[in-house]
Amino acid sequence: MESTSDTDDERSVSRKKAKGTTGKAVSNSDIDIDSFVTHLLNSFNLSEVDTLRQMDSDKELVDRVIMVYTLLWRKFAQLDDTIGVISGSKKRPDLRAGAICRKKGACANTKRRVGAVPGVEIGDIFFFRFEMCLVGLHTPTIAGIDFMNVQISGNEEPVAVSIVSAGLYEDQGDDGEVLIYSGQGGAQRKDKPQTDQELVRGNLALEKNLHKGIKVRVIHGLKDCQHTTTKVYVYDGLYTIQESWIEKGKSDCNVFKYKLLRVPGQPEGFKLWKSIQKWKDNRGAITRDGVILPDLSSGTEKLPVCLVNNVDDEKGPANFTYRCDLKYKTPFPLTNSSTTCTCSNGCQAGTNCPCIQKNGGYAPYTHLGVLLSHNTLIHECGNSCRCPDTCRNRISQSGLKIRLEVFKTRDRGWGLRSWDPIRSGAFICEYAGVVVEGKRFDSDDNYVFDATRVYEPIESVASGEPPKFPFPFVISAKNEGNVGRFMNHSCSPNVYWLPVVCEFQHDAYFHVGFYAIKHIPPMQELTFNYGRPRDDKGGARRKKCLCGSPRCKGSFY
DNA sequence: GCCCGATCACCCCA
DNA sequence: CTGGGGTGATCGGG
Repeated sequence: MESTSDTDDERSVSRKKAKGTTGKAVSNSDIDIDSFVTHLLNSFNLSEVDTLRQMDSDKELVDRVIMVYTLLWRKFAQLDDTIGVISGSKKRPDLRAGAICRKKGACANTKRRVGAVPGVEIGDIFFFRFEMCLVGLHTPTIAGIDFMNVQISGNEEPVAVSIVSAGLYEDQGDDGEVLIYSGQGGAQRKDKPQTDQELVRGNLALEKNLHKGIKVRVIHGLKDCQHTTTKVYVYDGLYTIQESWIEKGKSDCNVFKYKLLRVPGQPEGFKLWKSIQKWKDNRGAITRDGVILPDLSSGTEKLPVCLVNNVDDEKGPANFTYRCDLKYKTPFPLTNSSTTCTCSNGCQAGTNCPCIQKNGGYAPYTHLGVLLSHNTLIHECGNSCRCPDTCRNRISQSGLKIRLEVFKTRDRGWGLRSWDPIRSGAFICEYAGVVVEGKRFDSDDNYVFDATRVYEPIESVASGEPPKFPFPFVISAKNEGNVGRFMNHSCSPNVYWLPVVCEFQHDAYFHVGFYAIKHIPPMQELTFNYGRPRDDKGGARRKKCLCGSPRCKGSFY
């Protein structure tokens, strides 16, 4: 049974709930980038230069710049995915989003500088070169060496401020302390004959750093282990240049080599990634202290979920059984039977696939499972849909893609964090458990997810879509649940949730999907805002908030 | 001088 | 294996 009707808003429960956020036909008015950009900048306090900015810490400014960039990228990628021809786009959402951010002043640290960059911390990650440009970490969009001219004893001399080590030049000895870096130039392209590198530009600058003892920022570029098509950049702090020499490369041409040493006493950065790789190679347990279980899910999840405690003697969550799905006693009835698609190659944006139409004509995710949608409800394909399990519209239902671990925090019980870097917008996990009817709260309301709570995700504010919550259901994960139940509250969260609905026969099944608000480096705790019920102040359930954020509201429940 | 943006190479996947 | 999509350890123009 297939319906391509997209105008009948009375069709189903889910559609009524989603009215106003989905079901719009794609039209030219959706391509009003200017108003979208203006709204975005206003939402993130980036439209008025300097005055508003000074209210925030450097870290918050940098965060907001990346979030605006990400949301713009998402908008362009979504349009390209759907109606690239109509918008007359040249593709390259990364460059277009970056150009707009730069033009509109949604950037930070625009003056080049030697040493640390305010608001950028060691271990911070980036998924596009342009992101590092916008926050002033590394200015050129392609080149590996960033340098500036400075006055040194009366002379203007070039000095390198940062380098990107992307593993393209066969660097060795990269163990997190020592880095061998090759100079630039000499026709690295394979179509042209190689020539000698010259002591100019970046190469000359690095030579000056060596002689003057000036430190340089180092960024490691790596393959993203989940999505091998993309790269992750990790900021690893300051290095000194110990020595330089000339080697003979291919075609017997001169290549400059620089040996860099990481400045001691800095927080752990790239070295952590090496450790995590070892944990993966050794299946978790052996090389690491505090591991209680290599897999809390006992094989029910697609990826193991490590359980660790480096804080006290507690051996794990009590009275708890792992389940990776959401148990429904009674789903929500649809007034009409569900629509199902027949997309044998997976659902595509811009087609009349009914599942795409329910998402406003757009595909809600990229091929990599990164959120494209700005809506406050995601329609995923259901059990009767003919599309394969690998369909782009089955992201939240296809299980864990990220290596998560449950760990004991110092003061907030158990918590959740990731071994893998998480890109902004990426699906993280579902909130599994048992859908509870009747009473809103358990006697012990820990591990209850209340989807009736008023919730204003930063993304929906920024997109101009007013929050369309609540959805009337409550999930208890007190006795049965998945990793989602371990995520703690924060007033400055790095994760938010969206309702996800799947239709099957005459029913709608709502789920809660967790997505990254920003890029999240490995081992940083995952947190979301627990929200607040509309009409009550929490009473005895109110708890002191220990999130530590400068924006902390003091309590939550 | 330095800020910007287009090039086609290169990588991965279908 | 080949083509297409997507991004980049330039480089030259304004």
